[in-house]
Amino acid sequence: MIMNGLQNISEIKKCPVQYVLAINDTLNVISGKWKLPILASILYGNYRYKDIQTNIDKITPRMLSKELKELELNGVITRNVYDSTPVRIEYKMTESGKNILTVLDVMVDWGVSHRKSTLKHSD
Amino acid sequence: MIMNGLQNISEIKKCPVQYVLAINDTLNVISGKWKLPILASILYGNYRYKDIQTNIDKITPRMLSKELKELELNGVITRNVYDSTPVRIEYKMTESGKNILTVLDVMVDWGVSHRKSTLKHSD
DNA sequence: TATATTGATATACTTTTGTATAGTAAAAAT
DNA sequence: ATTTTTACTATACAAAAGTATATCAATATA
Repeated sequence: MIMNGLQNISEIKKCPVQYVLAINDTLNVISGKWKLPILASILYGNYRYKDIQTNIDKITPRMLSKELKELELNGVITRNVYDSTPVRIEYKMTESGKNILTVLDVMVDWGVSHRKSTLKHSD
Repeated sequence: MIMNGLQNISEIKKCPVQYVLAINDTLNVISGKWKLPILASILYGNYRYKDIQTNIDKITPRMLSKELKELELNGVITRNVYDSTPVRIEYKMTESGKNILTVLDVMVDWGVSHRKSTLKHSD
């Protein structure tokens, strides 16, 4: 028996390295304690450092700086320095960053239906 | 100016607590170093502890046990004890677990298009 | 009877991630 | 002139996540 238990290998076999890299890219952008709150805050209209900090509340400046840098490095947000007086610095979503919402949408869908299917009313 | 910079608040305002919980559930299932490799391995047809361990190779038994327990607790896989001699133990995806593929699909999509848009040929 | 295999657990350690708290420079407001 | 605001950085520490290595009980195989 050469197929040892597998009914239809064609559906799961095709998973090139690029897909794994792509998934890891996506995970890097959204995992960690503060990434989603920060992205949500910016999407909500809080563009300035202080605004985001005030909006999220429990975040320390160290974490906020660290995460903003990483998000910028990953091409999800931009850091714009406006040379008005005083200097204004605004963080905004890139086009690609905005598209992460499509990922969050299906994550909500799966999460909700999974909660229903397991009927866990705890936590 | 009462809308302070926001063009269309209706699109982003609606984000109930349940959505946040749902996203966190989903993240818990797929984040961490070994979750996806383990799920992929089981989906690929490796149901037994040893099979998964051999398939993933660099994983330690401690991590494999820990993650399998967590995945079971989260309702993504089941642990089935078959009382043949010797005892066989098989880990399999739940129906809900199989559906996580829809999430991975859009994560691949976003990751690929994001890579294109930022043109990072490094790492 | 001795060795190998399966499905793990135990203990100690390192690395990564996040927290707590203080401080800073430049400009604005009082 | 002093205080406040903005946008951070620095240092030390705690907690979570992951690694390394050894061990184990039950059965199977040589």
